[in-house]
Amino acid sequence: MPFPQTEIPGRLQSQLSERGVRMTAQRRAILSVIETAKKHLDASSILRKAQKMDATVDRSTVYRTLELLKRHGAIDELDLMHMEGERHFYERKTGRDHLHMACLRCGKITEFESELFEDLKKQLERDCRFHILVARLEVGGYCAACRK
Amino acid sequence: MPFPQTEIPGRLQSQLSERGVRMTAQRRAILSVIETAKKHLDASSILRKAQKMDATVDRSTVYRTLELLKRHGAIDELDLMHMEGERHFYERKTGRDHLHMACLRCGKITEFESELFEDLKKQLERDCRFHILVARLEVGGYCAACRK
DNA sequence: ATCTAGTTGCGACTTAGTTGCAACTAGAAC
DNA sequence: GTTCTAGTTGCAACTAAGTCGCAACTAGAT
Repeated sequence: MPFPQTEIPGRLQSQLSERGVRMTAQRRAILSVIETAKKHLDASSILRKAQKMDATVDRSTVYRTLELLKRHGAIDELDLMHMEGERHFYERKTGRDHLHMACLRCGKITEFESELFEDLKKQLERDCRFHILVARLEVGGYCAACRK
Repeated sequence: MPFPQTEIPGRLQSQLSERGVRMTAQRRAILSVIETAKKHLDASSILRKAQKMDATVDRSTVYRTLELLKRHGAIDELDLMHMEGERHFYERKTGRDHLHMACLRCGKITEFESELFEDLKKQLERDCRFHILVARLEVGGYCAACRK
């Protein structure tokens, strides 16, 4: 996941406030969990971590907040090839899109940015006259370490 | 979805038989539903349609058969940007990969094949030394008709 | 200090998919 | 054709993931 060293903590929160989104203690807890995540988190991990900061946070608030963040284009939702279960994972949306490679043997998730990915999106915008809001490219297979 | 006019009906079935997969009446029904689908179907639509051919087909058999087909690389699983609900959609896997564009306004799904997509996959294989088994590119946004 | 539209926790619910098990069966071996 | 067995099935009960209606609460504007 993208952890730009330049990211200011609380950036996500102020970004939303500026957009007129009301801030609550529960939202602050959830946002800070997402902002400081060291790996891709699913809804129930976000809930668990958020409850450590504010014990009142409820499951439904997490889902509602994730919906809100998706609508505002602040996070991306991933499936990571549904390697275990059907849950979704979330990550902060940063400037540039990247794709996810999921190793089906060791479970490692690798991210990759590519100019070709950008070109492909441009091609869709142009040739299909499709206005892209989200683009999700997930690849399943074997990583360098797992392929013999 | 890809409906190659050249596809021989029952092709999927013989492809699996050759691989040593045991054929049952239930599997034949499910395979024929998938082969003749005119649009992307989810598990419960496949169940409903398969039951019209063989009333004994059970939900769990559909899920188990979809698992089998995925393992054999005979079908691809799609999320279609989870536009409504969390269910998955399935389509026959044909030679060439294609991407799916989902219009978030009208719900239309458009498929697109692109040399750039192939190039991008080649880049991953080469630069990341990642052995690709499945590649799923889904795009959400507004189609030509819905963008003003 | 007041007001209200937006937000919350709760609990009950839905939807999608999984599992253990006894009964059944495809297809290989004779 | 008969036998045999590993693979497959339906069933019913279950889990996991997410949704929703509603009364109570509250952020932030006035």
